[in-house]
Amino acid sequence: MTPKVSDPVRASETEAAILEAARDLLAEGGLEAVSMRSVAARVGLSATAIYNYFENKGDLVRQVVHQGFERFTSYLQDAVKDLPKGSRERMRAHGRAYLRFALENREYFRVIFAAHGEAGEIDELPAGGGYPMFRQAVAEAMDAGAIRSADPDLVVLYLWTLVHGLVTLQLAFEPDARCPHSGEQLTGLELFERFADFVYQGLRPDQPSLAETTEVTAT
Amino acid sequence: MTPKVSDPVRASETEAAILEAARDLLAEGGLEAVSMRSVAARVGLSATAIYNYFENKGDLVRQVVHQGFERFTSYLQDAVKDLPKGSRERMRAHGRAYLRFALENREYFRVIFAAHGEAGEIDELPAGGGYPMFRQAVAEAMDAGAIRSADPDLVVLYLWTLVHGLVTLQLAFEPDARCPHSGEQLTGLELFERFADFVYQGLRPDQPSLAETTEVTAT
DNA sequence: GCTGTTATCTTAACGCCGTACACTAAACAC
DNA sequence: GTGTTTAGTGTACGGCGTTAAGATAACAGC
Repeated sequence: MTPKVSDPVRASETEAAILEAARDLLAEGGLEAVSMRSVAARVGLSATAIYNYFENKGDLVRQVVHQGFERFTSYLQDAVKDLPKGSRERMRAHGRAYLRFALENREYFRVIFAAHGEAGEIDELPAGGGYPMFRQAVAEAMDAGAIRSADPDLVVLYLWTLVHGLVTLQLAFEPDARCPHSGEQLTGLELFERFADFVYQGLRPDQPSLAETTEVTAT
Repeated sequence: MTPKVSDPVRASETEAAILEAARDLLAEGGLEAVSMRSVAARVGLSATAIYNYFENKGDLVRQVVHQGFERFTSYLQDAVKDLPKGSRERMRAHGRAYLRFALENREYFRVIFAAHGEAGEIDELPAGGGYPMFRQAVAEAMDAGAIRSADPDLVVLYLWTLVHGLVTLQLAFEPDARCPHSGEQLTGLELFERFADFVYQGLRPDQPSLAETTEVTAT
């Protein structure tokens, strides 16, 4: 019934099926919905069969997250590829894409940043995950005079931190939460646009009004 | 051996002992170290006895977090009480205290923002947790002309998001992590000070250099 | 003093979980 | 045909949250 020879195609097909099942369960019900038994049942195997392909549950989840990371990176690439280098719009598109992806793949992000203790998964973030891409966009914007000249790493970290905070708060409050706000209730993406103005203008008083200097090319 | 009369003192003492055990276990080993059995063992009871005081594990953890929240709020109050109202220093102290408390009580924050699904715990954040306190500090700073006039809620949300992002990243990377940065490796608190400059000045080019206009009163 | 009630606690058990172990069956190499 | 390897199974262990049933001690009312 089952082929028992070293058939790398078959083998990696099974492995891919396990990964897919785990990914779906994660997206549907969060990490607590992912158990060796639930994953196995979805693939049509017994729980222990998974150990032929993955060391343990941690390994399985790590590889699921790793796959998500690669999707994330290409998502970011797509989001900025048509925007002019050195422009603030390109930087903004980076942040927007980061936020959008996080909101559309909530469980990935939750798992990634729940990695308390081992890190491991997190190590990919600065290396991959669009960090160098974004760093380059910031450096180009500085060279083009679109933003103030400063330590690009510091600026990247500043912007990344802000977007990441927005993501975290959006994920903490529930699914399409709107943060409390004086008049209106704003979605995460709307908040992003408002924050972008503060980022550019700063909070220093005696400046031209926000409306006048707001980037016209922004969506 | 055990008093079996309705003795509210004894009863609440036991409840407090359970809460304390759970809190210690949480701080020591994170959420995974907190099990009904481990908490019970530390108090000297059987696991099921806890159900006389708490509905279930979720309820127990929620109350632990709630207690931590109250400590958090008074921590913030202490941090700003001596600083002049309407000053940027007071705002800064708020953010600094938020960050410091989070770094010193890592597991509380992790648990609070791992509340995926129910929220519940999170609901306290905007209400308590220093949010109104901080909002007032921002509004006063606006009135005093220390920062630009704008929707105070939006500014509060902007600053809160930034600090919260910093907290989250610091908690994700391990214990006293330093974020990757061009030259030096900066701690969370050092990054906070650098970010504060960007917040005030913005990223708009053709501004006086950061050094000249940086707030002199900042620590 | 006896009886019931109530509060507090225990032990046993259920169904999950991750995982280790022993085992089986099929495909291959020789 | 005989081994070896590969991919799978079933069983079992200890730990988890939680439920259910029972024990015991202090009280109230008679």
